[in-house]
Amino acid sequence: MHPRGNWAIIQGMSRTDEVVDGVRRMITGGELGPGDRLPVEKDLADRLGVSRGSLREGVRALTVLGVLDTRQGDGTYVTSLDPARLMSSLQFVVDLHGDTSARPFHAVRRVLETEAAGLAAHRITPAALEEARVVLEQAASTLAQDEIDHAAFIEADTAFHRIVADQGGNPVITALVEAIAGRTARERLWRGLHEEGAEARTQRDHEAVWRALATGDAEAARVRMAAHLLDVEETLPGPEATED
Amino acid sequence: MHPRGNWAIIQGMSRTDEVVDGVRRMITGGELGPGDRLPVEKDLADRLGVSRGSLREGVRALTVLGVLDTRQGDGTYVTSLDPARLMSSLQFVVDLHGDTSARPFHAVRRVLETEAAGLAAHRITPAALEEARVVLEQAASTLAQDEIDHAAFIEADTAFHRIVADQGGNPVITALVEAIAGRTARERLWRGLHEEGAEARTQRDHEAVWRALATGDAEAARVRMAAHLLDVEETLPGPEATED
DNA sequence: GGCCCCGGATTCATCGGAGGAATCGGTGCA
DNA sequence: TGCACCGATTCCTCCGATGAATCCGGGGCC
Repeated sequence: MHPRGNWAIIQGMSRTDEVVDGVRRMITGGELGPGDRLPVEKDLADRLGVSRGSLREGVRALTVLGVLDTRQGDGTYVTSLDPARLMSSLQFVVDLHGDTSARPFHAVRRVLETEAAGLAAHRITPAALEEARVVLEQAASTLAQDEIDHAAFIEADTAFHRIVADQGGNPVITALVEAIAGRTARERLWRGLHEEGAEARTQRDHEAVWRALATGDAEAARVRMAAHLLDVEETLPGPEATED
Repeated sequence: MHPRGNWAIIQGMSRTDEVVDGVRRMITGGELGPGDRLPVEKDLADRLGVSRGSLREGVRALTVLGVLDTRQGDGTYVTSLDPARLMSSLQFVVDLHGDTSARPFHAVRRVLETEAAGLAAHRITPAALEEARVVLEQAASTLAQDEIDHAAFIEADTAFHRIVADQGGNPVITALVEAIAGRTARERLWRGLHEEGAEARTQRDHEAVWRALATGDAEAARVRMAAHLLDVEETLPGPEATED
C-alpha cells in the first residue's frame, strides 16, 4: 500500500490535515486509546507519508486541542480524553470574544448552570454542601468589611458556582461552564457590574441556591439559580431580547 | 524591547505556546480584528522571537481552532471569529468520544435545544416555519414507504433540529448543538435506536414541536422538545441517573 | 478603451538535516 | 541497598532550499 495512496478522498487536504485525520482514525479505530503512546515522530511521519515538520504541525494542533500530550525526552501520548480536557481549548476561543458578544454566551451559561443546580439538589454530597457553606461564609465576611475586597469576592463567587456545576454530575456541563464562565470571562463580567449592592444581591442569591440544595429541592434550586443568572444577565450590554 | 524579554512570566512555555499567546494578545489587544491580515511568516517570527518552523506550528494550531485562516500564495488572516466557526473544533473532539460517553453529551444537547425551542416560538420566521413544515412532510413520506430509507429520515431529522436551534437566535446555542449533535454523533445515535417505531415516534414528537412553534407557545415548545429528547436519551446506553 | 494572457513577485507549503534539551534506564560504585 | 553517572532515546528548535498558489502589473490584441 502506498503511504498516502488510499486517501485521495478529499482533495485540498493539507499534509497537516492528513496528520490530524490520521491520528483521529487511529483513536476512533481503537488502535490508540487514552494514555497510549504514539510512534516516534520519524516512524509516524513515514507511516502517514509526510515530513517530520508537517507531522509536528499536526501533532501540535492536536496538543492544543487537548487530544495529545507531548513530553520532551519521553514521547507523545493520548490524553485521558476527558470532556474537561477537551473543552479547555474552548475557553481560549471564548476569551477571544469581546464584551459585545457576552450575552449569548451568558445565556448558555445560565441554562447549563440551572440544569446543573437541579441535578445537584438530588446528588450533592454532604462534603460539597459543607464546602459551599464555608465559601458563602467567607464571601459574607468579605462583604462585611468597610472596603470590599472585590478580588476575594470574585474568588468566592467562582468557587460557589464551580461546586454547584460540578455536583450536577455531568462532566460535559462542568467543562462547558468552566470554559464559558472561566477566569477571563468572569473578570470581564464583574468589571461591568458597577451597580450599587451587586455583591450583596449576589450573596443573597447564592444563599437561596444553597438552601434549596441543602433541602434537596431540585425545582427550587433551578428557579433560584436561573433567577440569579438572569439578574446578572440583565446588567450585560447588548440587545435585550434573549429571553421571553 | 527585547523580542521575548517581557514574557518570562510563565516558564515552561514552548515556543509554539508563545506564538499562540502572542497572536491571542494581538487580537484581544485590538491590534488584529476579524478579517485582518497577519504579517508574513518571516516578520511575525522575528517579532515573536521564534523560528519560522515554530511560528508555523502555532499558526497551524490556531487554524485548527478556527481562529486563523491561511491561504497559500496570499497570506494569513483572522477569521470572522463567529461562535459557529470557533465551535467547529469542538465537533472534532466530541466525535472522538465513543458511544459510552454519549449520555452526558446528549443531556447537554437536550437542555440547549429545549431552550432554543422556547426562544424560537417567539421569533421564528414564517419562512423557517414553512421550511420546517416541508421537512416534516418529507420525513412523513419517507415513513410511508414499505422499506424505510433510514438515511433520508436521519437527514430530515437533522434538518428539523437545525432549523429549531437556529431560530432560537442564540448563535452560541446553535454552534454548540451543531458540535454536539453533529453528523458523527447523530449517526451513532440512530445506529443504537433499533426499537420498533422509533422513527414514527420521532415524527410525532417533531410535529408536536412544530405546532407549538406555529402557535408561538414557548412553554409548549419547551415541553415538547424536552420530552422528545428525553425519549431519545432513555434509549442510550450507560448509567441512567442523569435526570431527576 | 477594454479585455485577455502571461510572467515576475509575493507568500504560504513542504521537505531534509543539524544540534540542543529533557527524560529514561542501565551500570558501576560505595 | 542506595546513589551518582552516562549513554540512548525522544521531542524541541532552528536553518536553508524548493515547490505551489495567488496576486498584480505589463503588454498585446480586438
